[in-house]
Amino acid sequence: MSKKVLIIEDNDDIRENVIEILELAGYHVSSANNGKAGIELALKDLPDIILCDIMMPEMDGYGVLYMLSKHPETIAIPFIFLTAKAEHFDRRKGMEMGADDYLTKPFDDMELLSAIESRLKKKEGQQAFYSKSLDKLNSLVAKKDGLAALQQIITERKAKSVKKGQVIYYEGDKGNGLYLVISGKVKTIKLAEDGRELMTGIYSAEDYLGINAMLSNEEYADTATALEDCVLCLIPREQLEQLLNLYPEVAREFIKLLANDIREKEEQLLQMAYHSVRKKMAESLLRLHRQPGKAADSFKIAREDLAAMAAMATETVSRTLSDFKDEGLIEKTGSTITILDLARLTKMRN
Amino acid sequence: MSKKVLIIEDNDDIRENVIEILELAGYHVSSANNGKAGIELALKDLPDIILCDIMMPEMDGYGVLYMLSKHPETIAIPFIFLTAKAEHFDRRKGMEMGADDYLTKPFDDMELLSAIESRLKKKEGQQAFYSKSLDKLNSLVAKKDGLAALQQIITERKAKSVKKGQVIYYEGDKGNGLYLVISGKVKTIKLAEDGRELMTGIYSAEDYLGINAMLSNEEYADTATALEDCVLCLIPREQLEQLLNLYPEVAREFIKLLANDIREKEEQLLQMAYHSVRKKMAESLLRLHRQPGKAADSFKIAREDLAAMAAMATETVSRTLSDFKDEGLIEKTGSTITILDLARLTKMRN
DNA sequence: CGGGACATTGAACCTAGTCAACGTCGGTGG
DNA sequence: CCACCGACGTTGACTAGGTTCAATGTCCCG
Repeated sequence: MSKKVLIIEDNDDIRENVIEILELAGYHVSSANNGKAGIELALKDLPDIILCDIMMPEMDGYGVLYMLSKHPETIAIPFIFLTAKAEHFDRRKGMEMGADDYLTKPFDDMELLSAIESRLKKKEGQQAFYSKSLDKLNSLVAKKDGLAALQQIITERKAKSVKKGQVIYYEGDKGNGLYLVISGKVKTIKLAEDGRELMTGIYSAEDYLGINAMLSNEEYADTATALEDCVLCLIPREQLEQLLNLYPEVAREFIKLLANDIREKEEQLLQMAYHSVRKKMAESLLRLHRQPGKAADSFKIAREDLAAMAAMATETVSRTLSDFKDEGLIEKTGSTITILDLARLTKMRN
Repeated sequence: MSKKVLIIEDNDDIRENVIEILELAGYHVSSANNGKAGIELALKDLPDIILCDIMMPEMDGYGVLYMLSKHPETIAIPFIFLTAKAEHFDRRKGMEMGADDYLTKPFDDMELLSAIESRLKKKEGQQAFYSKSLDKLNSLVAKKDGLAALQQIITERKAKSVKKGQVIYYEGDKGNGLYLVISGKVKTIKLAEDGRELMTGIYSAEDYLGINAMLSNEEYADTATALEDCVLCLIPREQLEQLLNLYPEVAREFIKLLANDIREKEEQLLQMAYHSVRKKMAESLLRLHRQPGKAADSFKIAREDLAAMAAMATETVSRTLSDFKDEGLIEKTGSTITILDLARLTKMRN
């Protein structure tokens, strides 16, 4: 079956040219000459890949990408920016917003075709990869009807890959679904008025992200950002609601997740309130250590992120870590920290 | 129908004497001569009222009261201590543990009978009172099958009254059910190693207490203490589980409660982390203000409790409140605080 | 109206935040 | 491949806000 490509581009010459090339290459092509029309078309046709100009009337390319990321149906469609802007900053911005590639105009036919092809191939590869990793997960959970149905939905959904530093959702956004982390790590943070961040959670493979916003039908209460390159799977709100109403086990499962979350948050609360900086630092390191990762007692984390976890200044993080190193509790080189003495960290006095 | 009385007393003379008097008065009496036997009998017979000696072999009166309070079936049965100890402290201890009355030996027949009668009457009065207040609640919630079933369980359950300062459950206790606050106020606190307290929640009428411990099948993560005299209703774990499995609406309802709880805890977390003492104080006052109470903007609270809410030293609470008073934000006399300028408190700078 | 619990105020101390300068790592472009 | 740049990490000096300890004042209950 031939793949569907959608091109959104206001310049008629370029658009027609691209259409011609792609049709020759055997793709089924649809097109729009402004952002709004493009979004509508994308939602209607659900193409396999989208090419989009950045500078356009009505709505620019960033806007298109943002809007499409709000819809569960279109969130996982590979997205390539076409632009004359070769600036570093623009490129960066586009990638951070979740674009998958960037073609600088003028581009030749070969560039165009290989970009599209590699994107589509990569997508398929991922799909295969995570559906395998989900089978594993699948076999772990009890084979009740409801949970099986949940697994099925997950397996059928398209995955969305997210690059390091990219924001997955912002505080105040209306949740349109629940994310399941397939690979990588995600942090959720809340911002204080003065801009300081507090990390409210870290999520890695097989964790659900945004449960409470989803389940309380409210806006997100925090901002989720990828700590590493990630693959996520979005479970749309409607399907989730159906599952909850049909299968008590699913509801029970989420209730347990929520309850444990509360427990954890309360623990953190106590810590914030009365623990010394040393103790908070030790507990934050332990939290990271507990995080399921490849090398158990060694991890890479920015001082800033550690500061947000333990609610202190980055300078204080540095100082405390240096002290810990002198005391033989940890080892550190650059932003990589290795835990040496777990026992002593655990019983750190206040 | 004649009421059933259980007497637990090791001294044969006294026990026989009391039995005789009560049977003459038309009660159906059962008896035990030690704590263990008493508990078994109580669970089997489910009497309407229990009289219990304090000093006994096998298990003392406090132990009996404690054990009975662990069982949903017996938690609401009025409990009267019989004792020779007239000490202030003992009396206090008994009442704090949840005894309803205290008879000092030797007591005459009249004393005994009137104590029993007044307890039984008070109990009935309460029952009537809160079942009325529940009707109101009942009409508020949607008339779905599941929620109606929940209401029915609540209405059928006996209430348990709890005196100011009394502990409802301790951190680490295994939850045997969910409490619904019928009247009064309850706080939940967590203890730091050094003994300082952090208040994790305040609950008043119509709030559920201990949801997360209950729903995660874990031990309580905090200690619940009555801030005022309270009436509580215990919904036993088994019934709750059944409801959750049968009715998705009920599960949905609890999910929402939990999710909101998380939201609140995260908010609190941010506050603990980065807010100044003034701001924390202001937010704590606002939290109290939001609490549904009779006089909206005036409440009585110990400095120590405020300190536990905002995670600071009691002295700092005093100082900050004095400042607020000077600035015309609040009024205070003794431990009663009146909010004067809600707007300015709300937008308190950090 | 007395006593004890609770609240307030003062002064000294100390922890952690801020500002600023310097060092180090990694990536990009010449 | 190396040199440079910018981002990130470290260290030092200073400061402010909050805790602690201690003394004194006030309220409320019996």
